[in-house]
Amino acid sequence: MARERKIDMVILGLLSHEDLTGYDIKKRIDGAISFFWKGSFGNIYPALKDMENQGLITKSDTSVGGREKTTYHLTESGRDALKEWLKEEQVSNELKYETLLKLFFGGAESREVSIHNIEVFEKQIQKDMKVLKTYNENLEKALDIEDHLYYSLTASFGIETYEAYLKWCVKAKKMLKQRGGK
Amino acid sequence: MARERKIDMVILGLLSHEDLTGYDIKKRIDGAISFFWKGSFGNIYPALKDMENQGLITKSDTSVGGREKTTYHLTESGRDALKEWLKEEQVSNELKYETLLKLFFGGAESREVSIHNIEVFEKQIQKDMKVLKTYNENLEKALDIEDHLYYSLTASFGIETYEAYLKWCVKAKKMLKQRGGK
DNA sequence: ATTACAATATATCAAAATGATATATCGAGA
DNA sequence: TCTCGATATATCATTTTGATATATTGTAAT
Repeated sequence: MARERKIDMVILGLLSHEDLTGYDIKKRIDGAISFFWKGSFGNIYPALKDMENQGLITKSDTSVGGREKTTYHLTESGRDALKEWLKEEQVSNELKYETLLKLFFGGAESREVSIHNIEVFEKQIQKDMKVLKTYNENLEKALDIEDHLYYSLTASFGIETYEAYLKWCVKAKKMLKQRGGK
Repeated sequence: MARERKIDMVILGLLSHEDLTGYDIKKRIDGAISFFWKGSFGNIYPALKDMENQGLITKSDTSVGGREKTTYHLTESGRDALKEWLKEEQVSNELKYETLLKLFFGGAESREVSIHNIEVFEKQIQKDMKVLKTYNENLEKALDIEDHLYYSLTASFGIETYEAYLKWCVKAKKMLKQRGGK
């Protein structure tokens, strides 16, 4: 993937909320935004190093006993870069659904296999849905906080698409069960 | 991305339908499955080479004039690998929605910026929706062909999630427009 | 009390994916 | 004839992924 590193924007965005270590950044990614984005230490740490050299963020080291950690802070220049990105017209949205890939090629196996795969997907979504709903209910208790509105809108996107997924699962299973498949 | 190369399964799947060149494979990926998967020459060609060495596919070169092409064909062993993958329990489904990322960090800019970003997304989805619907309508004309059922179910997934996206767009814009944002 | 385990924290690596570019031929239309 | 878009393969730097290595700290169990 050439051109523009997306993890940079995730980091700038998270640092616009609060100062964080690389480890914290990973936790944040795995938390609230995990259902539509992900990151790994393998790209977080190099990105932090680069962005510090570019002056988008500053670091401050602390050591408590033998344990060291580096906390990063957004600079004015970093905040400008974040705003620029927010205003950029072009976006890349992409889905990589292995479940759909398997279904598309489902003809190579019996219908039972495809039905089973849909059921596996359905269960996973039901689980994820619960988590998202709980998260969103907490946000909605304090929607007067400006940032909560943004978090909640993002969560709603997840909840509503998950609902569509679940409806589709029921329909798809039904289609595969009727009319004598091989 | 270590461990298991996903492009292999896309290629095996496509070759289970018909013999194809690397260029054809790219076209197929950019066609029917583009809304939930993608690939590039940069991973297709190396994968074809590897899989030929592994005996999962065989190649046959043809040259018409100065123009050469290599057509790939699925072997029995390749078909077995495809079936194995279809029956594997674990799947990785992932979304990378930059639109949502921007919305999540929308608080760093004015609400107008977020509203505009949602509108850009909305227009793109409306466009994609049209294409998918036309594609699916053609498939539904001959659902008695076993493979068409699988293609159509995949397309339905897209159409139904797009519908959910569009509904969400309306709601999200409304939320951002009311209650005095900065 | 000590032992084991989970969480914190950073770093690095091979493998894979991305997106761009280079090269060359062929066919259709201007 | 000339240009342009489609066909066809290949390669490259950059980025992402997922795994692993290393070490410390806090906590729960025996």
